[in-house]
Amino acid sequence: MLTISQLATYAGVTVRAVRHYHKIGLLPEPARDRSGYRSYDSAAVVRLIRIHTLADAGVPLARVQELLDAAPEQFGDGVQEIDKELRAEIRRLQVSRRRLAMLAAGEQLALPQSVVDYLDRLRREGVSERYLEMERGAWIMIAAQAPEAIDAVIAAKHEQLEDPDTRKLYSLVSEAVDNQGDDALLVEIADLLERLYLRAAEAGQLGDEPFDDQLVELLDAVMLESAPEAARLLAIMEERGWKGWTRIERVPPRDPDTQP
Amino acid sequence: MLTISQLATYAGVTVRAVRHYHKIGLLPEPARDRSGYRSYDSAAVVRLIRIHTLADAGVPLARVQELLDAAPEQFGDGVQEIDKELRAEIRRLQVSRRRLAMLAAGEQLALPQSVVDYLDRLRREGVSERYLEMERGAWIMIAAQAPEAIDAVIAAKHEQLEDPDTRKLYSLVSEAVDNQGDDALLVEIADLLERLYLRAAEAGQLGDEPFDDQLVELLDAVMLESAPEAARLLAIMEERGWKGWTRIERVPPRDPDTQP
DNA sequence: GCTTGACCTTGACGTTGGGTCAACCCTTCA
DNA sequence: TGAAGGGTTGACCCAACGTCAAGGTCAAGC
Repeated sequence: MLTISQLATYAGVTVRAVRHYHKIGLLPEPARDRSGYRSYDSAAVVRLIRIHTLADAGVPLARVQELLDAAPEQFGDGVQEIDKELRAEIRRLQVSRRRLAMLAAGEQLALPQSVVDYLDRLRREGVSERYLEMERGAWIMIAAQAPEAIDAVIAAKHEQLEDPDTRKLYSLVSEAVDNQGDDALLVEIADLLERLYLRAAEAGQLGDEPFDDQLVELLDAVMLESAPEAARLLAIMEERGWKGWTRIERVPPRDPDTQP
Repeated sequence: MLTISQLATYAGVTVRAVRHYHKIGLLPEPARDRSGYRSYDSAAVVRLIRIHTLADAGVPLARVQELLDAAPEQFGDGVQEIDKELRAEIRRLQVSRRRLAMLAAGEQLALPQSVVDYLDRLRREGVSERYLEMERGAWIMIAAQAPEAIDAVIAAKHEQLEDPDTRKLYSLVSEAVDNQGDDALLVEIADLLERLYLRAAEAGQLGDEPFDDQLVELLDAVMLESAPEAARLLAIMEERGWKGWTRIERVPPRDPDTQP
């Protein structure tokens, strides 16, 4: 007769594992000796070794039971099914590895390459790191919400950057983000923005971004929350009859002294 | 300002996941509105998307924190380490698959091919299924305890099977297992055993099995527990001065009426 | 007879990444 | 005013054990 640790040693498992197998009913509880110790016979060793062999081969314990009692054909079927699950798990991990490799390659998290390239271009154009950080946040949300549209939007952005006025705009915005509280600068930005909006309106391009309302609101919120000047700029623009940031709309000009 | 379900939807995760991230400190708890609801800003969306992207790429949540706050070089290092872990996990699963395939190939559990072949030979020699079951149990334990010695032992067994007396022994034992309670048969077995033991003793082969004492005791226990006739046979042999089963020793012959 | 150390017992909590109730509160619409 | 459809916290669930905690038992040495 064997104690639990002898049994465990014979089968190459831990005492804790044996008790676990008892608890889940894989190994029947043996009789106790007069002091309450579990007392095993050699048949338990054999069963435990079988359990351990299957578990070691990646069979979930919940499946070990049926496999032990299975006839050879069902045994083969069961094994095949478990193998299928193992294959699926391996594939999942391999997908993870590829994703991880892509994350390591693109310096940014959660951004497709086109956006990373675009942000790099902005940096080369002299846009400040603080403003880039805000842009990055916005693009992360676009990538999450409208991944199918993002490359087209980026392409449009690159096109806009061909325009010197747009480049000037980025330069001014960048400056404003770095020197906070300069109201004259905000007015200058507003002037430039208005020129660009008017041009876009003439070309019929106002409000043609492909985002849904939710995303538009979210992006405006990002902008408002990431810099205090943003609210002031939007207010100025609204006085002049332009509402929104991600999606621009014409509104009746507002009296600057009227609180909305 | 966003509610938790809006936030979760924007980032493509479940509400429960967001709360989980709060609990483990990955995502800071936001302020509550006057009714106690969590109220998120857009920065939370960005952080949550980043978390989700990393988690989705197989990064354990415990690592996501450091990776999010890491400078690019450390980020690369961390990613590489996680990739190593993913590789290791994949290897582990692949080993499991191979083991599983071997289990499916060999019809028996936990037995090397040599043993399976040996058992097949016994079956061909006409050994009964009941006795084979006992043999299998013993070999399972040998395979678990002394895997390095097993092939040599099996080879020796094959050699013994060349001897007609040994084959006769198996035949008789097999018969005894199937017709229980036939004492004359047990005596016949004992006679044959004694002849074989004497021959082995002359050849100096008695007690040269390579197992340690523990395993020897265990194997004898298997034999004793798996068939009631076994105890009777061992008693007869001990009367004649032979002790043990797995390892045979000479002892002084015993008076059959003396209780030990 | 006493102590010591090794081994046994049960019970409970931790691990990973959340899923799934349960019970109750808040907002909104008819 | 009531019902629907949000929200909140809290607690238990999965797999396969590891790791205490707190105490009973055994064998051996003094």
